[in-house]
Amino acid sequence: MKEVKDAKEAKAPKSEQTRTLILETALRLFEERGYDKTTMRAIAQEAGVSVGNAYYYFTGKDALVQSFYDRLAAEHEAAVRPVLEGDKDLAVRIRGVLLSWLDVAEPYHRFAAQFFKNAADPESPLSPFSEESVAAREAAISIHERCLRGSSTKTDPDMTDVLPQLMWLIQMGLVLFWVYDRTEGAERSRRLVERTAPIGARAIALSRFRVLRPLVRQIHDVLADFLPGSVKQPATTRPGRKKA
Amino acid sequence: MKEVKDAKEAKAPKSEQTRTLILETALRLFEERGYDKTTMRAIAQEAGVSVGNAYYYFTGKDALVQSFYDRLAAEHEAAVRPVLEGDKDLAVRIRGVLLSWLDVAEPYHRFAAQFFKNAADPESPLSPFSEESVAAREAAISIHERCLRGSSTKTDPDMTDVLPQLMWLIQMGLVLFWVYDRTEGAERSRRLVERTAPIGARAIALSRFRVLRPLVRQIHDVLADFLPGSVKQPATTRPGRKKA
DNA sequence: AACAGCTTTTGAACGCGTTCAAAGGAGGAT
DNA sequence: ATCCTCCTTTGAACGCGTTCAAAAGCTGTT
Repeated sequence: MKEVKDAKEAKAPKSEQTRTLILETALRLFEERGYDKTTMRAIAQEAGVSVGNAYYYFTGKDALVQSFYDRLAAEHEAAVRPVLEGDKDLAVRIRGVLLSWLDVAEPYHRFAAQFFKNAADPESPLSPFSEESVAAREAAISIHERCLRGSSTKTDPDMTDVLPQLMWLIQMGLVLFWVYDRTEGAERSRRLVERTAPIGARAIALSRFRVLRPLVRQIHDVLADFLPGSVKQPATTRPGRKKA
Repeated sequence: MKEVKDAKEAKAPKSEQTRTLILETALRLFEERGYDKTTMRAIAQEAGVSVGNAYYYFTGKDALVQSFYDRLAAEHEAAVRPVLEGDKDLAVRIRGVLLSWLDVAEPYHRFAAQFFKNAADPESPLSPFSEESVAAREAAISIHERCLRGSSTKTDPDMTDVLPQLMWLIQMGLVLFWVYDRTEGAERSRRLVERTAPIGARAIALSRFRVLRPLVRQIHDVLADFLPGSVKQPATTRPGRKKA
């Protein structure tokens, strides 16, 4: 008796081989020709299998993209490490996190737009807000959390729980900007980061000011209620804060 | 008798008839079945023409959507009028502008997502940031400009030129949120507006504070440099629409 | 009437992503 | 060996958006 056959975790080595063959072929062709130009027929032919076989392992062309995201995220995680271990200045850190993303994403710029077209569809599992990408999203958010926590800037204690998510959202905005960016080497996106990072750091520092207290409170509560993902605790454990 | 044939502005009545027939049929089917379910073949058949004929008048399925945008924008323009002529309180006005958009867009909610999937593609003329939709974008921005100017809140003079564009950008964010919103009657989007409008109004009011001066300056400069289609003119009103 | 130069209309055909019934193994049980 | 069962693989076929050469109208000129 083979013990493996009841365990779902166990992999049939042969089929896994076919799976990765198809996947690697697809990613290679994506990089060579772009997303739209790479047909499922071409992927199958190049991998030496039938079209239907590709669909046996991947629910569709979109599913092949998901692993591209994973690869990109892993590369960013690695590229961002020196930044997080480096300077303590918040503006520098934010700048470093975002610029390093632009660095790792740069090779895929010319066809990345075709990915994000699908990603804008709420039905699609590829959407950054979708249930399916919750793991990738939380990994990305944790980068921002480490970025904040390791900095010399003291953040408003009320905001610490929502700030990483907010910064992730801002990063998504940057990605959108980058997708539209047609300049050489995404120069425009880089400049945007250079200019925005100090502002963000300054705003975070200023958020502890007295005058801004009620506004910051309001902002926190809205963010806590509407940001995707983790359901966090209220800003403070103070009683009677709930609703106006 | 017919001098019209050389003038490009002039319409050949017969062809214009076919054109609008196809368009009306398409929009009706979009509303009945949704975007993806409405095939070009179905549109042609329902309109009593051939498929190729539809492509003679519209470059593709996307082009049919553009006019849907125009219709939506016109409806919003009308719906927002009482708001702009009503209360002077900025929070109320912002709230009114955004809620009225949610109102007019509500009937199309279930299939609007399929539109915006295309709109996220920078290549597509349907993108709100594209050259082709500059007219629609400026019309939308002018709504926000009137919203601001008619309010009792004095805005920081440095910010008046970029604020309408910024609010338009925020509106695009709301649209994205709304697309993802699955709640009945877009209740969640409405709540977001209710909660966000006072914050925005407050932030605009606070932007004149001394402490925030340098930050506001920085923000202004970044916005002026990076917002799409920034026209840095002082206040000039164009109350009418040009196609009248 | 006949022609010429257009605009308008047609429908077959193309390439695409995707589906599915059927065939092909692989390995244990009889 | 023979059967059975499950996993894998196949490729023809479907419906889609889109294209295009050709046909059909239309209009002013001869």
